[in-house]
Amino acid sequence: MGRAPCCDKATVKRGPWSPEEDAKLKEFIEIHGTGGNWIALPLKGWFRCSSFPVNSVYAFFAVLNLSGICFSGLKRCGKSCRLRWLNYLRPNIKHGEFSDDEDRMICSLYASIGSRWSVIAAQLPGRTDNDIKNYWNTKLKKKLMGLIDHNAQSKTSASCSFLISPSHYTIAVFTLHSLVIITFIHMQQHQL
DNA sequence: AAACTGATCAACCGCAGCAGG
DNA sequence: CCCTGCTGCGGTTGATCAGTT
Repeated sequence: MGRAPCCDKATVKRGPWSPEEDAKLKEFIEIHGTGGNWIALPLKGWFRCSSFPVNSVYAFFAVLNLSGICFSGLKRCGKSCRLRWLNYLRPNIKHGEFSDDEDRMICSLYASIGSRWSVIAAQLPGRTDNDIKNYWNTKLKKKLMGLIDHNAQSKTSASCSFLISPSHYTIAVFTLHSLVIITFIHMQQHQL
């Protein structure tokens, strides 16, 4: 008998988050934190109490409505809330293009520890593991394969700047699908 | 203009590890 | 110890968009 699912798929909302849901989740976490329990988070509710004189005063309750769907309106699985917060709503999240330095860092870390995206993300402030994973799978891997092909053919370093610092050796070991590609690129400034 | 294809990325799934009872 | 439940993680999926035919 397998473990029971963390939430009832028939009652929780799935798919893309709406701006309203984002706002609710963000507001809630900023005020109350996650409480260390993401599974329970959507089950908690909060009321803006019109009886309070100050607009920003909220009263917090843990409630369940009769159907078991959260009162707060965030009819989302706790895991979904956690993912949304960590990958999108959390403060200081960086979106957009990765810099050459970040490329280099990702390649270097991937070479030494493999696909431990959370560890890699910890070294890149503002980047999430999901972001890095997506970036690796969709862009960087191809960029690197192109680099390997290009380097094998022309032995020039012009396109290698994102990966290799001048005057340094870089050993990159990449596991791509079932194929292990070991690339040893030896460069010294002014030599290539 | 429509159909097709590939790229991108947010979100989901299922598992491992861990902590608490 | 064993069991249960939660968190965090990596792999995968699928919706959407852009480019091409």
